[in-house]
Amino acid sequence: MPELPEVETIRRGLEEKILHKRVMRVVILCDKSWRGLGKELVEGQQIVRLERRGKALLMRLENKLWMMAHLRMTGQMVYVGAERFAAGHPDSGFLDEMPGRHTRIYFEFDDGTHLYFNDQRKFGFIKVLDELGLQSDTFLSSLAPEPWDMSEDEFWARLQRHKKAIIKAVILDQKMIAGVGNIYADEACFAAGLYPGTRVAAVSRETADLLLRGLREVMQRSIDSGGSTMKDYVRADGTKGSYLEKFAQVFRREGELCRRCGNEILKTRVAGRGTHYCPHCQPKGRSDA
DNA sequence: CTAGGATCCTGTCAGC
DNA sequence: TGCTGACAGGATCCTA
Repeated sequence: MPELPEVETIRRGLEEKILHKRVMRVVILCDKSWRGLGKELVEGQQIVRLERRGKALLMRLENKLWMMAHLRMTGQMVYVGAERFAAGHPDSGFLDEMPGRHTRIYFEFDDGTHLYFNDQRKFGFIKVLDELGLQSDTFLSSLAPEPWDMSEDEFWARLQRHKKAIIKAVILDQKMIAGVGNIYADEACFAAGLYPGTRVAAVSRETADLLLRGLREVMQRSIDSGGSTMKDYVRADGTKGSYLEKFAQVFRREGELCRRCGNEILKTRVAGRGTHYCPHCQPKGRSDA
């Protein structure tokens, strides 16, 4: 679930909260969630840098090791100190007592504050790597450039390698373009007036350009608004909410009306994923008409 | 090499 | 109420 904007939000939040703090203790509550080198190599080390590549968060330690966190579908990071900072998969873990029932790993810092890695479905993980391990990691080493680091020409050239595939499946492929997940795939297809189930061969150059620009736009907007953080998760009335409510044109809006043309937003299945679209703004079969 | 489907895991919700 | 199947903001592995 957490896509590029959510992970960037976490990176920025943690930069404020844990940069230069020393990890005193690592507690692993689920062995499956911890990969790579042992936790004893992390204990006693200061966090000296926070980076992001696609949906992966990278924490650099003073002993030159890296902790790579990937949140997959249901991962979230919750920092608890004087104030709380929570981002990632928006669920009650943002507010629960920590460690919570989905806490898989947590860190205690030298100032007594804590960082919790929660993950309901256990698909996510934290992996400790040395420089060589980072370079040879299969996910990181095959990761494509980010939308902002890819020209329209390169995006088009990459698309041409998958002419028979469905456009939505292609932009969800991290080897094709980094950071895109189900929300922003649907939102960018809407921005480009493209039906997500269209074959790449039927997508015009003009539409492909609109799609890439759409991806940059929806993701940048989400980053600017802070992704799905705790801040906008809890409304004044205590009910659940998220930035999706502010910006989504199609995602999880099935049954509601298109903000552009007034037709009903539909939900279907494309490339094995729930897919939302406006049948009028994103007509099937004439995507590049 | 690409394309598509199954799979990892837990929880929730709709439908009987 | 209790059960069952579908599905979920992801990526990988296996097969054709």
